[in-house]
Amino acid sequence: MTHRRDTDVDTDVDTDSENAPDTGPAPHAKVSRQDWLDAARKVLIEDGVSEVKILTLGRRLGVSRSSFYWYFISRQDLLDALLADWESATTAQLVAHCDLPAAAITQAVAQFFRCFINPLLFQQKLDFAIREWSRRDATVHAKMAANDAIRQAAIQSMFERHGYPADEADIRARILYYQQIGYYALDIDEPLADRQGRVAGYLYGFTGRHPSQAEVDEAVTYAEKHAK
Amino acid sequence: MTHRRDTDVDTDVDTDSENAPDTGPAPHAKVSRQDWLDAARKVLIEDGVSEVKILTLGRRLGVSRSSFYWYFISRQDLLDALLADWESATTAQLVAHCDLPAAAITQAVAQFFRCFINPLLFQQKLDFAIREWSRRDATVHAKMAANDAIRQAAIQSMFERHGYPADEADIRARILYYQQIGYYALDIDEPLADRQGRVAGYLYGFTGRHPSQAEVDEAVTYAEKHAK
DNA sequence: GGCGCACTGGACACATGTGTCTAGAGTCGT
DNA sequence: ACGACTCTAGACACATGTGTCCAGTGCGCC
Repeated sequence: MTHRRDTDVDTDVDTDSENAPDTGPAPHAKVSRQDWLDAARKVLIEDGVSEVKILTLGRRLGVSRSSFYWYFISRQDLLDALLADWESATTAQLVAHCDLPAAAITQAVAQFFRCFINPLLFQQKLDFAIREWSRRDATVHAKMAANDAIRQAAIQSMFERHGYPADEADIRARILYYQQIGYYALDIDEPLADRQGRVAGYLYGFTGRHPSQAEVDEAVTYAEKHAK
Repeated sequence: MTHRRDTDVDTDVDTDSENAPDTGPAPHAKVSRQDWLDAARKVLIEDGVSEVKILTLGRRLGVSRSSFYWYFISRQDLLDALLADWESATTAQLVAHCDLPAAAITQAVAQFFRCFINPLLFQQKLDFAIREWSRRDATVHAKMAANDAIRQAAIQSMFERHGYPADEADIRARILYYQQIGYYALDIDEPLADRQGRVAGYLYGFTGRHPSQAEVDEAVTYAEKHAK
């Protein structure tokens, strides 16, 4: 057979990572499957799915389009891979931060905020790009909705662990999660100092309880260190 | 001159509606400029700017592409017109609802909600489509940011009128506005009854004060009548 | 050293998009 | 009834995208 190695998802076991255990890429390969994926993810984040084009990716990688079809069956195949990558690496992080131990709800929420401050913890740009994509693709939409539900449940149980009744915890989870999405959707460009100055107010607004000075200070210094 | 009538926005007064007072379209016109605009807006809302294509709009209107260039100079000209339409018809509505008289902040917020429940008051789908567009177009982004600032200021002063100190009003305005945007961004499909059941909780969460039963009832019946 | 495999480039075929030019068809005023 | 004006169709030129076919090129391995 001429092109496209028969790597499909069915035959071998765990052909997961790009370094296939035995075969491996030939040393004279100009780009790898991973290179295509990384370039595609970057474009997806910056310009949206519709701009993920084999032609332009190839130009960017300095390689011809034909090479693409060695690694992927089609454009859709690439998009599927991007989606799988995203799904296996976002929600878990968010949930983990909700489950972190905390002395008070204000501290818990401050820890939750970290995901939206530190781009290393939670790839919000990628998450948002996929959310945008999900508005026009039913498959993506279904996966996104499932992930949203899981995240929201984790936030709700965070509130419940700190003594809120179930219905109030539900509402507060919705306000908190939707607001963070909304903040990002607005695509605001404001200096870090402004955001820091609002930490105490936000914590109070979201929980109905006043944070301790130590909690506020910790949140502020965390932002200083880890904000993009 | 061969094509494109010199109808630009400068000469006549109030050439608002499609029936221009003196000139008017020839009776054998198959479509009007307004038809193109309406079709384009529909596609913008449903599929995003990138899908606003003269070719497909023409097919949809049952008319050839060439006709388009009689009414518009280019695709960009059409997009500019869509943007102008949006700008002259959204923020004003939101601000007006913030300025409505109210006995308590809970009632005020309930009135504010109406914009996001009744699609006739505030075209949220259009607003969102343009927000999406704004992420990839600096001109649009600037206009969007200006509108967001105006809206947010109106919400903040709503809280201030009901006795909140300026900084708390600012935070609560941000939580409220961003959350509404976020809710929409999530593109959730939930039954009206679910949303209605959360009204009281939301009003409390956003204001920190418990709404009266009458306020909740009014909000619920309003949603029943005017939700999409 | 030569075979085979992994990978790449360039040409083709095709689809869909924009914008231009020109020949009209339909309607109105005189 | 005839020209002027408004509007439309269809052809051209061009750009950008996808996917396929086939001829290679450079390694590793017998």
